[in-house]
Amino acid sequence: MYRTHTCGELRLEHQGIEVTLAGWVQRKRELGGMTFVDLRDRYGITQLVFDEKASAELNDKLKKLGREFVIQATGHVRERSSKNDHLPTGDIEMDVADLKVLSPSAVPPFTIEDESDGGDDIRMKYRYLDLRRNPVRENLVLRSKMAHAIRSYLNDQEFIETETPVLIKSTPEGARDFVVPSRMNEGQFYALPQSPQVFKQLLMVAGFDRYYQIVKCFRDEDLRADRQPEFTQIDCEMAFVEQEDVLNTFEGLTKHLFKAIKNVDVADFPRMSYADAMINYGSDKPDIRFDMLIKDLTDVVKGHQFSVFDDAEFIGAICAEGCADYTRKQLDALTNWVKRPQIGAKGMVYLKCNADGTFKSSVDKFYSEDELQKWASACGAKAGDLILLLSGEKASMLDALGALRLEMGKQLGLMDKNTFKPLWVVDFPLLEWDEETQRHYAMHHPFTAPKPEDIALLDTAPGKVRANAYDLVINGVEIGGGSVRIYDSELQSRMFDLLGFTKEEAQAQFGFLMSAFKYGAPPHAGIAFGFDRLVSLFAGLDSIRDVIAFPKNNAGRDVMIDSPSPIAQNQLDELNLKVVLKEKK
RNA sequence: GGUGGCGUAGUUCAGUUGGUUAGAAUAUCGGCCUGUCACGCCGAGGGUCGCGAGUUCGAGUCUCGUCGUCACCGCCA
Repeated sequence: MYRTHTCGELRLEHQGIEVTLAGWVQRKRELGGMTFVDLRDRYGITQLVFDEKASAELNDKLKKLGREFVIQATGHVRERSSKNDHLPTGDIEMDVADLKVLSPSAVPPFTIEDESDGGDDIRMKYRYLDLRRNPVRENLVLRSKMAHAIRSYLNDQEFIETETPVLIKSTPEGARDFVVPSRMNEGQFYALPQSPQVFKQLLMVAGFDRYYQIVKCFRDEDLRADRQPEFTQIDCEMAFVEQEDVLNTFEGLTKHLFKAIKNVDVADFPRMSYADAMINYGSDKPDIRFDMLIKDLTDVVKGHQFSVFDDAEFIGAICAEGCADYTRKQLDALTNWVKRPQIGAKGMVYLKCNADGTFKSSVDKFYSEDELQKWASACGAKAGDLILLLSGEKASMLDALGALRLEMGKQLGLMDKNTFKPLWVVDFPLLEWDEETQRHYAMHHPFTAPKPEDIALLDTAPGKVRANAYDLVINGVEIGGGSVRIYDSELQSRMFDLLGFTKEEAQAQFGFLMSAFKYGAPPHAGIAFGFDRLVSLFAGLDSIRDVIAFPKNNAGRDVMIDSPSPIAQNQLDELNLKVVLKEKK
C-alpha cells in the first residue's frame, strides 16, 4: 500500500496519527532551518514539513527534490501553528519522518499550476502534464459525471446501450470518410462511421425499441474550435414514436443534466421553425439569449434614388439598443468587419436614433427625417438606439446580419456564459440544392422522412418539402439533431431516386437497409447530441479541445504522439497500397 | 482550397524610424534565511530573434517564400 490517505482528506481530526501520503511535489519552500513541501494529487494538496535537525539522511533526500518528483512520505499529522484558510487541508501538516522518492522528474517545460505560464502549443505537446493541472482535469471530471448522468437517465427510461461496429462501409453521401485498408480483402477498405446511423435503425427493426450509445464518430473534414476529426455522440433511436416523443424525451434528458450537474432549472424549450430562424436570426442555430432580431426593411427603404438600396434584392437591419453614441471610429470598424471576405457585405449603412429624437445616418441626404422615422419604427427602435443595415442578395445578407448580430451581442456583453437558453429548431427542409453538382442533397441524411403533408411536393417542388427533422440549439451552439426516419422501403427507394442514386447504386450502398425494411420495420425516430459540445457548453468553454483528454490540432495532428505518420514499406506491401504524392506547384 | 493573427531565453512576453553588447517577468542553478504557503533577500547561467532568400553600409524590425500554430470562410448528410 503506497498511501493511507489522499492529499485532500486530512483534517484536524486526524492530528496525532501516523499517515503515509504519495503524490507529486508541487512546490518547495526552504526557510533555512525548515522546509515546506506541498504534496499534490488529484484530491488536493497537503503540506509536508521537514526540520533540519531531524536527520542528515532526510536532509540529503530533501535537498534533491524538485518540482513534479513523485514521492512517498510518512509522518504524524499535526496542527499547524499558522493555518492557511485557502486550503481545505490548511489546518494541518505532516511532520515528515520518512521520505522515499518513487520517481524523479526532469524540470517540466511549463508550470503545473491553475494559471500555467505555458501557451497552447507546449501544453498540447506535453498534454499528460497539462492534464495534471486542476482546470484541465476538472473539465474531464465534468465530462465523466455528465456521461454517468446520461447513462443513468437513459437506463431508467429503458434504453438499451448497444455497441455498433467501428469498421464499417464507406458511403458517398455526407462527410468524407476515414478509411481503413483491409489486409484480408485485397484492394478493399472499411470506413470509420460518421455516425452509427444505419445500425441504430437496424436495431429498431430488430425490436430493441430504445437504443443509445455514447460513441466515437469520425469525419474527415477541416477542423474548427468545435470540430474534431473524432468526436463523441450521445446517439439514440426510438421505435413507435413520433417527433414529439423524441423531443420530449431528450428535452427531459437535457433538463435532467442541467439540474443534476449545474443545479440549474431551465424553462420548457421553445420551438422555432427553420424558416423563422433564418429570417429572424440569419442562422439555423439562433442564440436566443438576446433579441436584436433581423428586420426586413426592403419595402421601407426602396424608391428614394439611393441606388445601392434600389438595386438590392433585400435590405435588412438589426437594432443595437443604446448604441447611438457609437463613434465614427467604432462604426468604421464595424463596417470593415462586415466587409471582410468571411462576412461578405459590400458596405454598411447606419442610422443613429439620437437621444434628442433626431436621426443621423450615413445616407441621410437620400432620406428625410420622416423617412428615417419609418426605418426606426419598422425596427422598433427608440431614442438612443443604433440601426445597422446591410443590403444585397437575400440569403447571404441574412447570413451576414446573423453574424453581425452575434458580433454586436458579443460587444454588448449579451452572451453570458452562465445563462442557458435552449430551443428546438424544427421543420428543416428535407433537401438542399447544390449548384456545383446541380442536384439535391439530403439536408440531414437520406433516411429522413418528409412531412406527410409535403409528400405531394416531392415530385413538383422537392426543394420545398419539409422534413420531420429537428435540432437542439443552446446559446447558438448546435448541440444535437435528429429526425423521424423513413421505414417504408418504397418511400426510401423514392428518396434515393430523388438524390440521384440509380437503382443499382442504391442497392449496392443501402440494399441491406431496404431489405430490412421488407421484414416489418417499426416507425422510428432518433437523435444524436454532440457530447463534446455539450460538455464544453456546461464548462463555459469555447473549444471542445478543452474537454477531450487527448485532442488533435487544427490540422488534425496529434502533436503529442506526432500522428498521423508514414507507415513502413512492408505494411504498405501487405495492404497492397502504393503512396503517390501529388507534385506541389 | 481561401482570409487573417501569432512565432524573440525552458516558459510568457516587451523590443521605438532599420542603428552600440536583444531586455523584463517567471522558471532553473548557487548562497543566506525556523512558520512559509505565488515565502523573502543576494547572485549566476540561459538567445541560430521559426527556417530560407532578398532589399540595405547595417535586418529581431522592411519584402518574398516556406514551416509551425490559432481563429474564421469554404467544407462538416
